[in-house]
Amino acid sequence: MKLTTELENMILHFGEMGSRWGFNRTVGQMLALLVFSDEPLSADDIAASLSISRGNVSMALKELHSWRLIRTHREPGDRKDYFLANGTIWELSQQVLEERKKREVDPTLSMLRSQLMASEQDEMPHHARQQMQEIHDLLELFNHWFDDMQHMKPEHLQALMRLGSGVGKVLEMTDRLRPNKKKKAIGND
Amino acid sequence: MKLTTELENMILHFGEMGSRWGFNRTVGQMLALLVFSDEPLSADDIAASLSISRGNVSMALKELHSWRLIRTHREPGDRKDYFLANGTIWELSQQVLEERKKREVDPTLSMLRSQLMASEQDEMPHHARQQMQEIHDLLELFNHWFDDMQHMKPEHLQALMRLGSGVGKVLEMTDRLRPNKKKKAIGND
DNA sequence: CTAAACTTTCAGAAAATACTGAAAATACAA
DNA sequence: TTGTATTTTCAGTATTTTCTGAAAGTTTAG
Repeated sequence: MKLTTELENMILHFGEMGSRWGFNRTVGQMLALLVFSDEPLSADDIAASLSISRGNVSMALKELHSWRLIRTHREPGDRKDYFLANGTIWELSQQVLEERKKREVDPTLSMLRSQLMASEQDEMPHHARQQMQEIHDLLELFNHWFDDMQHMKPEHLQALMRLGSGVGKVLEMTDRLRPNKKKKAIGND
Repeated sequence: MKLTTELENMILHFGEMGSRWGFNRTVGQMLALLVFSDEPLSADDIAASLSISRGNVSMALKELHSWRLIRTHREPGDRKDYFLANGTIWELSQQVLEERKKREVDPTLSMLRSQLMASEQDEMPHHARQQMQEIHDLLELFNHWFDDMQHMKPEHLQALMRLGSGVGKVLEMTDRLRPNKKKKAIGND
């Protein structure tokens, strides 16, 4: 509850970054606080640690819950709620990305879908329609890929990331070894 | 310059999404306008199309330039500047992601680096330090991976995305076929 | 039930962000 | 040069977002 200067700095930094990550300062600070704390904290603990109002804490907790970044813990014989980070750093990151995709990609994708549907008979300049189609296809590709990645085991995903673009080389080789379907999907320079 | 209702809607949508994508409404709208326009537009065209002030347009143009999302075109014998989207949808998306990484990841990574350095002699609770280290490692992994992806040819990257988690299967197989270095990196369940 | 302990809500205040429009600066043709 | 067309800047205003704190709501022990 009493924070070292170093921790305090990190928490303030997370607060600053909060808005860039899709939430507000308080939510960012509280997420940091709970991630760095080795024990669950009560709402009052949080308000005191960060010098913010109790109401603000309550709203931010709701937000963190809606992002599934925290969970509530109750001690028998104690009326207070205690809060802690809902998983490992990896899991929390996945959760943040998932939620951001929902807010930053999905609405546009569905907008594009309906526009491209609706204007079957073209009342739109050709170039505009084409660009819309391209954005649509890109977002759709991204969405499927993202889904797939979310469902991979963390170790596998990490291994894949470590491989980086090396994966391209491996795939080209594999492609040569396996003369079957989907060859076209690999592309060639 | 005179927009169909359909286009108008998409542009308004991009405006709404703007703040979630890291810029403001005007910048979002102008990006959409220029992406959908099949010819370069002058600042006055833009201000008129979107019913916003000339000053606002000027500031948003500066912002779009700093993101490298637009470029300026000049007609000989015409004093006006004309603006257009700086590349294909794919290139623009890459540019946006690149810039967002700079703003959303890099500052935190460097903050973590210096904190983890500085507090070599531990004045920080063990758990907090460990969490910081995990966040650091994750962001670093992400950064390298992201860099690698940015440098791949678009066709290759697209092919890779289309493959989705199928890539995992292919890699496991490859791993069995190639009994050499880095095997550990693939992981195993 | 009642009262204490705790949480949530929300109207209004404060802070942060975006936008306007007029003035200053710049670019260019003659 | 000078005059005109164009762009940029920025002080002030408007809008949006966040935060506070008091009141209303909820839960639970007795």
